[in-house]
Amino acid sequence: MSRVSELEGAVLGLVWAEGPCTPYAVRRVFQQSPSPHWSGSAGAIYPLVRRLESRGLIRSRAHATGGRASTLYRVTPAGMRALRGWLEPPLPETAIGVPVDPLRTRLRFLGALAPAKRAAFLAHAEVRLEGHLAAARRDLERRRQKGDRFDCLMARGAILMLRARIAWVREAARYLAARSR
Amino acid sequence: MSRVSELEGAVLGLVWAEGPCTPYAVRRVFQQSPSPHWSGSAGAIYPLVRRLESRGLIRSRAHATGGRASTLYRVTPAGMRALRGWLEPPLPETAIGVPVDPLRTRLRFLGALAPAKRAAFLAHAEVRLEGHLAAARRDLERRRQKGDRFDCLMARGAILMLRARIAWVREAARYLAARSR
DNA sequence: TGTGACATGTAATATGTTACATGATTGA
DNA sequence: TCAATCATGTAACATATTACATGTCACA
Repeated sequence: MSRVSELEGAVLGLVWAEGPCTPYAVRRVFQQSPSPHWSGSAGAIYPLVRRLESRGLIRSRAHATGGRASTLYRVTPAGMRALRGWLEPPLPETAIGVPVDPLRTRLRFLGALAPAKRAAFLAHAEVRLEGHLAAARRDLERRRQKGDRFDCLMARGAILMLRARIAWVREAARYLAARSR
Repeated sequence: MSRVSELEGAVLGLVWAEGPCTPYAVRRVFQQSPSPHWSGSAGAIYPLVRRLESRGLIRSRAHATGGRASTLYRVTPAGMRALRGWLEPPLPETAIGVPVDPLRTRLRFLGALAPAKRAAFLAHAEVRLEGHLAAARRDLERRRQKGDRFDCLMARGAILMLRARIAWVREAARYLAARSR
C-alpha cells in the first residue's frame, strides 16, 4: 500500500473531508490554519497533488467556473486505503512522541541571555501565547458553526496545547524569579 | 546580523552550551533527544556546522584523540550575537504560534475510520503517550543530575505537553463514546 | 479603468533524510 | 580476532520555501 508523508496525508484527508475540491481550496485551509507550520505554498501543493494523482490516490475531474479552468479532485478507493494506513495505529514516533516545539528549544538556551532579558523573554512569550489562545478559541467557535466534530476536537487540542504552554512559561518565570532572589 | 534557521539556532546553542565540542557530540544530543523531530543525521549536521563556520559564527580548532583526527568548535562573538538574535523577542509565528502536531492533524481525519477503529486509535494513542510521559520523567531526572536549570525547564516543558496531550485524547475518547451511545 | 483578491502554476534554492563509505577503538 | 560502536564524512534524493509569471474576476 502507498505510504504517504505527513503533508501528503493531510492533503489526502482534506480532499476526502472537503468533498471534491481544487488544489486552491486545500491551500486555503493551510493558509488559514492557526498553525503556521505549513505555509500551503503553491510550490508545495500543486506538485504534491499531481504526485498523489500519479500514484492513483486521487482522481481529477475537469471543472470550469466561468472562464477559468480548474480541476476538482476526489479520493479514490486506493486513496482511502492510503489515508487509513496513514491514520491507523501503530503511529510512528514522530507522530506520537514529544512534539517539536521551537519555543521549548529556545528555552533550553535561555542562559545565553542576560538575566534581565530572560524574564523579558518569558513575559513576551506569555503575552503572545495569550493572544494565540484567544484566536484559537475564536477558531473553535467558527469550526463549531461548520459542525464537523473531528474538526472541533482538533481545534480543542490546539487550545489545550496553548494552555499547557502558558502554564509552563509561567512556571519557568516563577522558578527563575525565585532563583534570582 | 546573521539570521539563523531553527536547526542552526539549536546547533549554535548546543556548541555554546556544551563548551567547545565536536559535530559528533552535537549529533548525539539530537539522537538521544526524547523529541524525534530532528534525526541528527550526519548529512544534516556536518554541512550545517561548516556553514556556520563559513559565516563566522563558530570557529574550529584541530583536536586529536589518539589516532583519530577530530575538530572542536566554539562559538565566536558574532555567533553569540546570532544566537541571541535567534532567541530574543520578537519571536516568529512559527516559534510561538500553535505548534505543529501530527497527532492533532490525524485526529482531524478520524472520521475516515470505522467508528470502532476510532476508539482503538485513541486508546492506542493514550497508551503510547503514557509510555512517552514515563520516558520524559526519566529524562528530566537525568538532566537534573547534570544540573543545567534551563535543560531541566525544557524537559519539564516536554512533560507538560505530554500531559496535556493525554488529557486531550481522553477528552476526545469520552466525547466520542458519549456521542455514539 | 484600474486595483486587489482569486486561481493556477513554474523555477531556483535550501535543507534534511537515507544510504553508503571509511577507518579507529573497544570489549567479548 | 571478530563484532559493535565511535567518528567523520559524501552522494543521491525528496520536498518545502520564496519569488516570480500569468490571467480572471469583482467592484469602486
